[in-house]
Amino acid sequence: MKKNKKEVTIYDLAKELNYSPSTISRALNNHKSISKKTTKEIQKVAKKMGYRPNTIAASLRSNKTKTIGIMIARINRPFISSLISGAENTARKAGYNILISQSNDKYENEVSNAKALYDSRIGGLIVSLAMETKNLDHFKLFIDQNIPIVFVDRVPLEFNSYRVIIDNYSAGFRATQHLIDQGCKRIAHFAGAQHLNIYNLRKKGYLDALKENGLEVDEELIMDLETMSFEEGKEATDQLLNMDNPPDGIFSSNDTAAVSAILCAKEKGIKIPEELAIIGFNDDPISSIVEPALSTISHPAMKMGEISAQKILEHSVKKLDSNISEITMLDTEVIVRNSSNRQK
Amino acid sequence: MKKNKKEVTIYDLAKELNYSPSTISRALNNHKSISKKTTKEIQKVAKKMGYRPNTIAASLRSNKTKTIGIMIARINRPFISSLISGAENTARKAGYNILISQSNDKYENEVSNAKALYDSRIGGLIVSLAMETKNLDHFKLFIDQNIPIVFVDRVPLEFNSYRVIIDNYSAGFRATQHLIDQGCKRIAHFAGAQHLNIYNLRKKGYLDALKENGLEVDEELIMDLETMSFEEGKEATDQLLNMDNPPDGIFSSNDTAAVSAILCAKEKGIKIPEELAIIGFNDDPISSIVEPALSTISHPAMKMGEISAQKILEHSVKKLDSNISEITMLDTEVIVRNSSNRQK
DNA sequence: TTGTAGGCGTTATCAA
DNA sequence: TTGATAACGCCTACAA
Repeated sequence: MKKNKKEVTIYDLAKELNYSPSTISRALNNHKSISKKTTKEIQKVAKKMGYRPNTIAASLRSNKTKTIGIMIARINRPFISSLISGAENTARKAGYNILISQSNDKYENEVSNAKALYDSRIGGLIVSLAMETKNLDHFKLFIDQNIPIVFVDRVPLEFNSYRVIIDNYSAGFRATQHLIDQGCKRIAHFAGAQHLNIYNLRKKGYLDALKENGLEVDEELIMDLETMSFEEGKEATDQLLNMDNPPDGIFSSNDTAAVSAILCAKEKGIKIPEELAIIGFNDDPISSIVEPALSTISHPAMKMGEISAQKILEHSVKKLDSNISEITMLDTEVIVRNSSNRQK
Repeated sequence: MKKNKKEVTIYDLAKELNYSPSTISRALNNHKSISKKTTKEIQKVAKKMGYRPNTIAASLRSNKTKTIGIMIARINRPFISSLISGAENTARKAGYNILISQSNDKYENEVSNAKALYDSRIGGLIVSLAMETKNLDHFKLFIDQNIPIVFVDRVPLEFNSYRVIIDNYSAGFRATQHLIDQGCKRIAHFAGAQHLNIYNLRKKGYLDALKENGLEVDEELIMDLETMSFEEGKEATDQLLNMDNPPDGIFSSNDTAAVSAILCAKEKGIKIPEELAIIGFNDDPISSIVEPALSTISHPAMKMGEISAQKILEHSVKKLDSNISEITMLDTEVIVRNSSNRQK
């Protein structure tokens, strides 16, 4: 096997330049105690000799890394990949790396991923919880070491940490109100797993909007979908449309199931939005492509990622205590498209 | 500020158990020279005392990390996020972490990201090149240190490394052949940036399919789209359909532009697939939602990620020389949907 | 099977 | 402004 080219260290630079390693180190870090001239000279030679800092060694010394860990359920979802993209851009600008891990919505994976990220001595953690997660003990390790945690989107109810969320209650309320404004009287709801408060709050918003408008809540119209998948959306729609008194509107907690509802209803010859108005949640790319285009709630996914990373960067700079509790709530927007627009 | 809880080291375990640190180290790594009994005892106490290995220290010592770096243009694209997802799952199972970086298709970012990942002493690198990248010098650093590089999808023509790709030529040929089989005589092509061989080869396949079937190549039907965006797709379609002798088929090098073409043609009252048959590339989620559903070429994105990670893991185990050249070519599939199916 | 000792590359402290 | 030294936690060659 070929022998690796020996890497240049500050010792090599010290020998070359007749300075001590400490002077080299300081110059490379732009320490103010070193003269401008010396600093310049050292940096020039460092570049010429192809010196690359060993961040591992620096991390060992300082016991922290310029790395942010991200734990999410799955990367290949439009909302999540945009969120990561935002976080990466922000972190990168500040010289931070991004370490990612997927739980695939399994609690067990989340726990072991947390350990793996902890062992990598990340400087901060961004988390969107796995569907299964109810216990949060695996995050205590980080708190003990004063490593900031930012929960985003799927956040726990109680845990001292940063939280970056949208107002799911309000979004659910406004989505439902929108359908009511279009004349819907019997509005169904595709509700996700209720132990996740993103879904729980959307449902609460739905219920309150009905009540506030004097509409009856019919439990039969509330469909509990475990994973909010395309298939579950189809099943639920089938069931709803086979009722003696079918709904005239559906508020789905995600776009996947909502699109599925559109396709299913169309197949049955039901007119959208005249007979059935539909609104989803997330503003995934498919929502503007399906026909009729799906009304939905738009999330600022990329921005949520940026803010999450920003929180960690600030925390590190200010050396704050990780036992903090701060909530950042972002605005959502009701996007009205043809699946619910009866005013045309 | 709260003081961090002191972390448990192998020295603490050594003191607690009256063993030397080396014995502790060996036991934790399941070294065979330590007796089963001792190993078990040490691991039990380590767990009880909340010991977490410091991978930073281990990395400094061994001069390598269990981390795979990934460089891509943007995370929030269906193909890319699936590729990363596959790589992450495979890496995680082997105890490796994934570090990601986006170039946003800028050469400059790719260069600085390469340095950042190098400085993190990654154990291997997975790269899909930025649109702008033509020079590859920034990857030499890795070769010098015998760090394996796997280029995936957008790969360079010449560079000793692993390459994981699909047969773009064949896919382009078959997509075009499919349109010809449907009776198309004048087939347009949405060609991406030609210095990227994924696009270059798709175009070659298109050209050869035409020739092999005795169809004339009309340069006017070959649209050069810089970024293959939705907007560019619309413009190109507009232009094509305004011709005196418009095409009766379009092979687009991606789904985004193809979907755009469908929407644009429909708006003009053109019947798809009867008057205009369309096939895309990638099998993005939108392709099965648009109406009529888009025929396309499916990529095994997740699998490409898995294989890429696998290559790096194997390379590390076998301690191979990074100055290697190995190409893995994966199958693609022509997915026929209504946008091109005239046989119904 | 277990222990001793040195070093991975950097940086903070103290001294000059 | 610069230099000497120790320490971060782990691993491994060598010794016992």
